[in-house]
Amino acid sequence: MTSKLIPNISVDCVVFGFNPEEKLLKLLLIERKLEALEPYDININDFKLTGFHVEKSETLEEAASRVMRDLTGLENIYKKQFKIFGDPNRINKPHDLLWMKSQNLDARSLTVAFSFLIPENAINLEGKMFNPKWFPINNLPKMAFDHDQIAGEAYLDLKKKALHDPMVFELLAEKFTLNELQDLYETILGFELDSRNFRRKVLTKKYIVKLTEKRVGQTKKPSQLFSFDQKIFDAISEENRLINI
Amino acid sequence: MTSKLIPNISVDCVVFGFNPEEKLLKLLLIERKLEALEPYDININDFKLTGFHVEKSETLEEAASRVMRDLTGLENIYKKQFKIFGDPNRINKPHDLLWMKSQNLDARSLTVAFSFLIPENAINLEGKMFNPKWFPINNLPKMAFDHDQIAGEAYLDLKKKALHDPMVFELLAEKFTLNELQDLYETILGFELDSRNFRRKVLTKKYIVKLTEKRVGQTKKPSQLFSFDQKIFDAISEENRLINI
DNA sequence: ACAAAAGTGTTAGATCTACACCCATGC
DNA sequence: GCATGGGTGTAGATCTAACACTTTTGT
Repeated sequence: MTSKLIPNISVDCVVFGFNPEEKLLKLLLIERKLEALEPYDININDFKLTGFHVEKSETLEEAASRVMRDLTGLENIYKKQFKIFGDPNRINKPHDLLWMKSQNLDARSLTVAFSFLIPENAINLEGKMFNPKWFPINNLPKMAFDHDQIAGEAYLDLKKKALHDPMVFELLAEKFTLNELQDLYETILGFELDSRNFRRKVLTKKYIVKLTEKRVGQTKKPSQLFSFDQKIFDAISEENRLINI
Repeated sequence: MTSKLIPNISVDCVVFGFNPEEKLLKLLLIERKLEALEPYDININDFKLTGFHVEKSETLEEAASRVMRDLTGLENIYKKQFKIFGDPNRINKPHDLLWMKSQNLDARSLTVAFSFLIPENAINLEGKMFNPKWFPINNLPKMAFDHDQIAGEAYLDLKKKALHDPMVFELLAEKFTLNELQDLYETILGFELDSRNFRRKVLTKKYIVKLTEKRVGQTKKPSQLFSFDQKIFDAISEENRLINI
């Protein structure tokens, strides 16, 4: 059997979504279903990160983007290679071994985990294959394989990077309010921020651009919209010489 | 042929070493030699990162540590998984394809890059196999495969993390002087620091512990020694709530 | 008019930057 | 006694933390 897949390498996508109304950070998971077909006499029905094996002719980044496109129909979602999981015993539960066998995949399989960041409402889940669902990061269902570990480490990584990496802006719409930005930080970091101090600080940053628009209708008082300018950020951070240990 | 190696997964070690006397950051590389044996009619003689394929029964971390132990005889060197390189065309030069063939390895091979940090003089290179040599990071020789790219990205990663990660202390001996620490930062970051301001800042950090010893003999005036306390650092950084974008 | 979220100012303490000379020792 | 690297202090500017009320709209 000549497959175009590499049998022992997969990508898994840890898809973070932020919902500013609910102030919740979520993960996008899909159902894993294996209905009792012989020779498997166990029903498997839990959740997993979306992922798939890498094709021989594509890069890891291409594989991750392909998997996300298949899931969501979207291209160009922000992503970052995060870690590779390659423990020889990472797949060891009976359910999981059965599943791998049912898919004709190696049990010693390495997976390259990618973190994806997107506003929750940027993905329309209607009518998508695999039945994807959002789960709050602090209330995840039982997950397949070592996906709970992968998700946990990805969240820790995000939490750590949030303090000094602008990747978090990817979780907001292009145009956002300062309250949304503050809610996002509070949600990721897990502590509250003083809104007066937060706003004063943010407003000094040249890469947070005040737009001419306001958002009306959604709340009582119209709120000023802002956007994030990556180019200005990059220029400023190049001249940053502050050691912060 | 049943091998205990996974044919398409390797680890590569980007070994950083700091020399405080020379104020140089270096990489430890080994020679790649393929002498004209039939059917190969080309001499290969350049340098590469130390690396090897992963065994079926070991984790990636174990593989990286094993490779370092084989090279240096040392255990427990600080290491960090850094990135996986899996481009299908990452090995494409005629020399490199010949080399892979001579080693019975897949040309579509993924390598997991690990960064190692150690003081240069902690490794004794005398009589070691593979003829390892230190090269200043800004003056690297011609390297095999995509190892120049891997080394370059690892250096960028170190430069970026140095600003807020205490991993840099791994490049110094257990006991170090503040001038060594300052030289280290200046070398990695590529700009100069004001020694009065640097010292004042460092001395406020509880995890930089002033020892009762001084180093004598090496310079004219004896110099105060310090050590880094990871536990205190972790405790302090957990309560750090400063967003620094 | 009132409910709801948006938005704003001050002060005290801490930290950052810029800048130039004295100190302890080996030779 | 002098050369060498080790080590220090001050003042002005900026940033941080802690604190509560006013503004603008939709209903």
